[in-house]
Amino acid sequence: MKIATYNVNGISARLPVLLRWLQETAPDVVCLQELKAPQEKFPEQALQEAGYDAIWHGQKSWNGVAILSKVGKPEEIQKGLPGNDEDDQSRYLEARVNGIIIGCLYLPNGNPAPGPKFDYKLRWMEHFAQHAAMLIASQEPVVLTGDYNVIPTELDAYKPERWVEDALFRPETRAAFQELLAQGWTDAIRHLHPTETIYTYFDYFRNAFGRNAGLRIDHFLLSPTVSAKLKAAGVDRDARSWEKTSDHAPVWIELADG
DNA sequence: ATGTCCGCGCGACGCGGA
Repeated sequence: MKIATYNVNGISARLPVLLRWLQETAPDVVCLQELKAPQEKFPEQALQEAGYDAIWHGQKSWNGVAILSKVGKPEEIQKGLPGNDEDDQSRYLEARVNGIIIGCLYLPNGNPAPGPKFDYKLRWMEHFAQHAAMLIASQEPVVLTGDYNVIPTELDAYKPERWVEDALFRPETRAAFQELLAQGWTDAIRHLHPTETIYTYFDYFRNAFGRNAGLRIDHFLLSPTVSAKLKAAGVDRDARSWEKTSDHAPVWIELADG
């Protein structure tokens, strides 16, 4: 089974690119982030015609997450993180698909840092870690994937020295991510490619993609039983080169059947 | 510091967010 994550940066503007990518790569399950569309503007019919059932949590202007599947309609478990009811931003959606719990997240960017947006990011990470701990303890097969807005290590940034003050790479952010991993999660891309330079995001400025000036901020965290089935993981860099594309590239994992 | 793209509220482009 192939599972992918893709920050589309606006699903309305990105629909042709999204449909082309689905057609060419045929993932079984897809987590989308940054829909930037209200609930009623989600292109449910176009995705249905492409072969995907979907659930989504939209929001006007910003944020928004969705889970697509062509192996049975996602059974929604929850919208938003438990115990975070005061959070009105659409950043988390969880469903059971084909026997696996899929958590789709769009973690806050947090810039400028320090400041209230960075405080919100760290609070969100705390709530997320609490939920992740519960999921690990459940011993269910779980995949937590999406745009984490976290550069885990210096290997994951083109020029890490330029990012040390940034919310994506500040010590507090990196420490929170490492604490999360320490619960027992496997960073799928890094597990299979421990020393390789791999980026998932390239900003629109200064020909960042052409210069391979990127960041690795879209991640797959796998619970132990899922990690044991991990066969392959990668980035669809080609999609980042297309016209009218997102600033993120899709990321995917392949799991053994059974 | 720069730069670009998306959605919004407009009813042309500037602004917030990333």
